[in-house]
Amino acid sequence: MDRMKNFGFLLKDVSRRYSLRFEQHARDISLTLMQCKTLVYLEKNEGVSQAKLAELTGMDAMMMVRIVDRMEADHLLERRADPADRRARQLYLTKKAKPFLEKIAQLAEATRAEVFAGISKTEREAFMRTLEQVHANVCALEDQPVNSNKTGKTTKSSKENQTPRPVAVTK
Amino acid sequence: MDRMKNFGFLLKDVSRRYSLRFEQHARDISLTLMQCKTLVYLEKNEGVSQAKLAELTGMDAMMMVRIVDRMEADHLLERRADPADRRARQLYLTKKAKPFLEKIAQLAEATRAEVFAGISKTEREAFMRTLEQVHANVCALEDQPVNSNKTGKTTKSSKENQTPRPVAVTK
DNA sequence: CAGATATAATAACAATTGATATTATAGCAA
DNA sequence: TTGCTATAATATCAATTGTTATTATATCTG
Repeated sequence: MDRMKNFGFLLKDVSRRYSLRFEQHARDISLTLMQCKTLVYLEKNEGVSQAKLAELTGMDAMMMVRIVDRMEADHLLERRADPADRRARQLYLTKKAKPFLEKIAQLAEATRAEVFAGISKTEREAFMRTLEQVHANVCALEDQPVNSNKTGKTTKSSKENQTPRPVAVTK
Repeated sequence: MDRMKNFGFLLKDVSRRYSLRFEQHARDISLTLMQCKTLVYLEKNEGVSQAKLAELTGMDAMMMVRIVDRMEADHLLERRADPADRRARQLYLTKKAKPFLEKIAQLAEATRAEVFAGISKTEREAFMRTLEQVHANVCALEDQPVNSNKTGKTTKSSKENQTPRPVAVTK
């Protein structure tokens, strides 16, 4: 059970290395992982707004602006005015983007193959199921308050604890 | 098998949210995840150099400098001269740090409990085993060249591919 | 031993990412 | 309609993280 202690570390490290490896594969296509993701999601949702695409891909609006800026400059997609909402822009793939999509699928597949080498289909399935469950759990915690002190121990003991310094609370 | 396509996304998102959740728990201790990790590893390795501790925790040297700077200022650890190597500094926990360690263990445990809610011990074990294996795989790939083109398809087709722009190759 | 190369810590700088403010427009509600 | 609040996109600024260079010292090799 002590094995669990590496959970956070392993997760992060695998994630980092996996992205790195993908981008290594994607070198000859000169796209980052996020750009690839953007293309992939856009293919199945042409005409969406940037906000919507950001949501789909799990990025924030600002990040999407930056990515779309770059990819529009590279002629991989284009912004068009939304006739129904003058604030919004509809996103569309360009012809140039199409061949990239196939390539991306291959790269993703190849990377996953490397990463799951020696792991049976059954194990992979089980792993993914648990990962999905964990994901659901951690999403559910999103804005749930922390209920500490199950042990009943008083932890914020006052004198000992003159709060070192405020910590950047992300988001 | 299509489920696998979410692997990268899920991994990253879980990792992000898990860290966030941990830090949410760690709010009343005002430490970041990395600071906590530093304390935990330092406890079991008092007297190590910064370089060594960086390696143990999976951070880079520069990151460790920053963290140690901050934590030394907060009197959670101290740097002492290494009598055997005048370049190096030996790291030690302060008395102030001790109570934090217990708290950290609790917080980590609590966070993992939340995250693995509803997942049996057997499943957790299996999950962790696969994760370890995946980690080993992805580490092994580290500096291995990409051998694309298993399919034999020519992908770098020349004219179509006027390399959009160089991409920042991380590391 | 002398010089070459490597390492520990850190500084200085660059790139990435995240948070906040701004502008235009939409949609609702009195 | 008139205002109030929300939303889309984006600019701006701040924090974080990554990269390269620097200094001192260690270690190796001829």
